[in-house]
Amino acid sequence: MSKSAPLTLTPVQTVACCAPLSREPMSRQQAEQVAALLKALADPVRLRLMSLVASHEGGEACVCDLTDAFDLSQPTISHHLKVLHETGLLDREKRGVWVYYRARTEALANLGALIGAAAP
Amino acid sequence: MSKSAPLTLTPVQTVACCAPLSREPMSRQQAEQVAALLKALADPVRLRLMSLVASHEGGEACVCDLTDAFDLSQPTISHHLKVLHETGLLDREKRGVWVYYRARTEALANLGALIGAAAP
DNA sequence: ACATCGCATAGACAGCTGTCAACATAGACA
DNA sequence: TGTCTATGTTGACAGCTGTCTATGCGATGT
Repeated sequence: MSKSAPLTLTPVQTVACCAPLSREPMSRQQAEQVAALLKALADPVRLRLMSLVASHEGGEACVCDLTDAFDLSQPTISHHLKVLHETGLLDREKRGVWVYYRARTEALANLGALIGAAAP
Repeated sequence: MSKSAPLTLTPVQTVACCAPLSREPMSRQQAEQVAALLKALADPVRLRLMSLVASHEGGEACVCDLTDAFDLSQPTISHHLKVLHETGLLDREKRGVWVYYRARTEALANLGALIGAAAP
């Protein structure tokens, strides 16, 4: 509740423990954090990227597995992955030549609960 | 699974019965529909509007209840409500002079489940 | 009839966003 | 060393988006 929160928190962390959307009016700050998360997810390419990574065996996928699924240039895919990573929805790990992305399922679970949980 | 789905379906309806994001890779069409929904929700003002309406007593609120909560012009609020209504997240009903909006909680529940449900 | 109120629409405009081509980087291998 | 492969970065640009002012339109009240 400080006047200006430190920017070291990713949107994902801020959403971790919020009352569901339908229970009480969201604060402005909370709305901005959640909106940032949703904005990262609100793109067809990024949604499919998240889905591809999350449903991939082992829960992770390297970029080479992903680019083939789209008719887009590699830099564009890289850009979208960066967006998802910066918001905290994807984890990055470089192993040898390849970079592996892993979905943060708790983040998705928290976000889903915040949106979908019914009012008591 | 038809080649081109009829456009009479709102995004909300299309999302009603989808496998969760983490279970299997989303199709392009599904991704576009879900992204449209998320895009409608991925704005701080619209998020707060949804939250205000959903958590309001009776599950509905008239526009006059909403405009006061923002430092925005009335047309801007009207615009955001229209976006939420057109995607199927809000229902509209005119009663006398006032217009009441009601949150479609099943739509929110479906969307939340699609995002947050863990892989089996 | 006239003014007022509640809400929507139209048009304009700055700022953001998705995409690409070109380039950069870093490791593997010959 | 040089080259190839996998990925990220930069800069540019068209298209979208959130906001405003001005206006419209129906219902209510005087």
